[in-house]
Amino acid sequence: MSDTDIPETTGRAPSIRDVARLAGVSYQTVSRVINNSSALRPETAAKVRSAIAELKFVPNQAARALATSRSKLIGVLGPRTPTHGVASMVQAIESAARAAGYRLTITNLATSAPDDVRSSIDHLMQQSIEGLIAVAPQTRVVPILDELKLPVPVQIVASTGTATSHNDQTAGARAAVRHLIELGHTRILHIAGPRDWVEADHRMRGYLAEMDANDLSPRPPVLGDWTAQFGFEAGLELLRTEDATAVFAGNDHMALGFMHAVRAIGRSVPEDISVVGFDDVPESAHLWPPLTTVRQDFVGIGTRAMTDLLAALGEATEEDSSSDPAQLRLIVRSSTAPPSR
Amino acid sequence: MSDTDIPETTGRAPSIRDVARLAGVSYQTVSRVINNSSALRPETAAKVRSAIAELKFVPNQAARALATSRSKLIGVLGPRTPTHGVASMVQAIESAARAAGYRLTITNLATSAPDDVRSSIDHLMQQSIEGLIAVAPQTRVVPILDELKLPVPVQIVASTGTATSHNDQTAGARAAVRHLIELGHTRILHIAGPRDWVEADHRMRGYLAEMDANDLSPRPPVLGDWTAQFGFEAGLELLRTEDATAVFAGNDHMALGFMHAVRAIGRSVPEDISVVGFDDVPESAHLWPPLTTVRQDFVGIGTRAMTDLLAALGEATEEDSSSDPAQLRLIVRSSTAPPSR
DNA sequence: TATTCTCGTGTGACCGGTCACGCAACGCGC
DNA sequence: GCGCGTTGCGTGACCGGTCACACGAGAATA
Repeated sequence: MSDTDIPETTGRAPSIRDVARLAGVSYQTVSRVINNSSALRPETAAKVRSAIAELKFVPNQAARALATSRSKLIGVLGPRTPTHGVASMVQAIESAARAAGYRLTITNLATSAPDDVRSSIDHLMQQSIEGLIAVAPQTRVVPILDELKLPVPVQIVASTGTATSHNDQTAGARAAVRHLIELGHTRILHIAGPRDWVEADHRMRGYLAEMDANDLSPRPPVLGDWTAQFGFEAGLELLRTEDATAVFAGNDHMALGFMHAVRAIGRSVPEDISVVGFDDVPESAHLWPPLTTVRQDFVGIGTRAMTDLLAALGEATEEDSSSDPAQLRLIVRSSTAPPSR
Repeated sequence: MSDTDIPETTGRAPSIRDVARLAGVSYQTVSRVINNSSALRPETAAKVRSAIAELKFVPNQAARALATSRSKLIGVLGPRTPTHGVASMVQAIESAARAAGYRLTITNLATSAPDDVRSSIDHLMQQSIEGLIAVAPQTRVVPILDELKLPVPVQIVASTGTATSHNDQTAGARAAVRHLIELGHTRILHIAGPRDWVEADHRMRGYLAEMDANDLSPRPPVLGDWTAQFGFEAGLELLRTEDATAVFAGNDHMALGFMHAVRAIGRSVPEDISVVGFDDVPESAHLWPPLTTVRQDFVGIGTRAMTDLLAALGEATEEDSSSDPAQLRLIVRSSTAPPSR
């Protein structure tokens, strides 16, 4: 009795045939309407449309997917740690996907162990995704992806551009280091990201290459985990053992932790030591001191990845591929200054 | 010719009947194996399993969904801005969902305009989700969700617990303000989150209630947008016009921006003014000064939301609901001190 | 007026699973 | 020996769409 308050809870959801019956047409006609295909007489379409509205009919995607063997589903593989960059990119990917009529299914790596990666990809493939975007993946993910030879197009977004355009990542790192060198620093340390992250690797390469290009001897980079906590601890250690005037951190958070360490031992940034980060998270401009860093256009990168994937799926998107989101820009703020000694 | 390198690329994916044929059994038997249901003779099951492996057969979820009318899909509705908290919760939700055999589909609000909210929910419903989790939604989302009377269970996660347990959110804010009062502050400002966010509202209520309970007159809260940038600008303005000794910010990022403003005008935290944030993002411990804030267990909250949703779906999860993730904890660091005047 | 060509719409089969049965073979009690 | 319940597996229909094709009515053509 009390259940009758809600009207349409009668049995199952209305189907295309229910609509057809109400509109007095065949189910095929209804199908044509919901796909707004071929020439229908306007009044017929109107009849169907009003029947659809009356019944609150919603096409069943599973049935459609089954019949067409097109799932309109894109899988996203994310890292375990949801950083600002990853979250922004996923956001952008979602928007682009939805605009193109695709849905998104997401899964995150628990660890980067091969079995785990494979099981995550399986999880995605079982949903019969039509394309896969791996966001900021660990390096170990890439060979697994290759080896699997997935029957769908794959985009690997290593935080900047696709895997095929990651060179810019390195260039960004070089720009950061060059900035320090131009200020007069020679003893420059690098706190890198985790060993198995693609971007960490590229930034580290950038550091090494730029040092080398200027005949400076790089110190072996410290491998961190992207967190401020690590930056802090590594900072404490480095400041005790190393005699450097500048540090290039693999991301802003580690830079932030490092600056904390500098203060903790009674020294200051940039007077005693200069610090450069990477990413330009929105907070970096407001740190103390405001952080010199390398800006990435996360949204642009995410959108671009989706656009590329859609292209691989043969989906025509009127893209303004004019702007290349892979462009990184050095943002100079006050955490860097000429060395005092 | 060269195509024959890859063996099974022949036409479409293998179906249950292909497996049956190869294993010499009926398709129903294969179905039983992949659902490991009812009593099968072990050797029969083994035969089928090896056929499955040989064919690399993967059950078609669309077909299964169609036949069972169970999509095993959970929809997640996220805000436009991907904050640390939201990202963490979504991550946790995904893990819990996958563990329970559910998949996730995500969509983000472009704006909080009713039409936009409705269209996002439509987008989700069209995928015949079995449950919906709205993460950290704007207040306007809640009535729309109610009004829509969705035929699936809905969980609203307002950053702390479900909508029904948001009182703790207010309690957290009260604890933050009480801390300032106990230090001796009386002129305390509040930089709130956006007007239409559930959590912003609760934190503001907490501020007002605690001030009131201590016979202190609250200042009208400034409504921000959660960003450090806003905290900075609002800080510049407030420090010029107001004569306060402490500020309670609606989140850590705004607190961070505010501290920047304090320094920018040559004053310092906590000597001249104390600052409290909210969330305890991982960076907060490493800011200068380290930020006193209210810690939220984002992962716990996300997991809990999923557990509750699964319960509503009649899914038995052996949960240790003993720990209540909605517990907020004040973390006192050095951005707060007794007033100097 | 008969023929052909559209246009608009309907019919049957099918996508790949699941469900409700049906049925043979076997073990058991009497 | 018969009846009966299990166990183990197969058959047909169905979920809700789409596709290929058929078909009738009117317009265009002969």
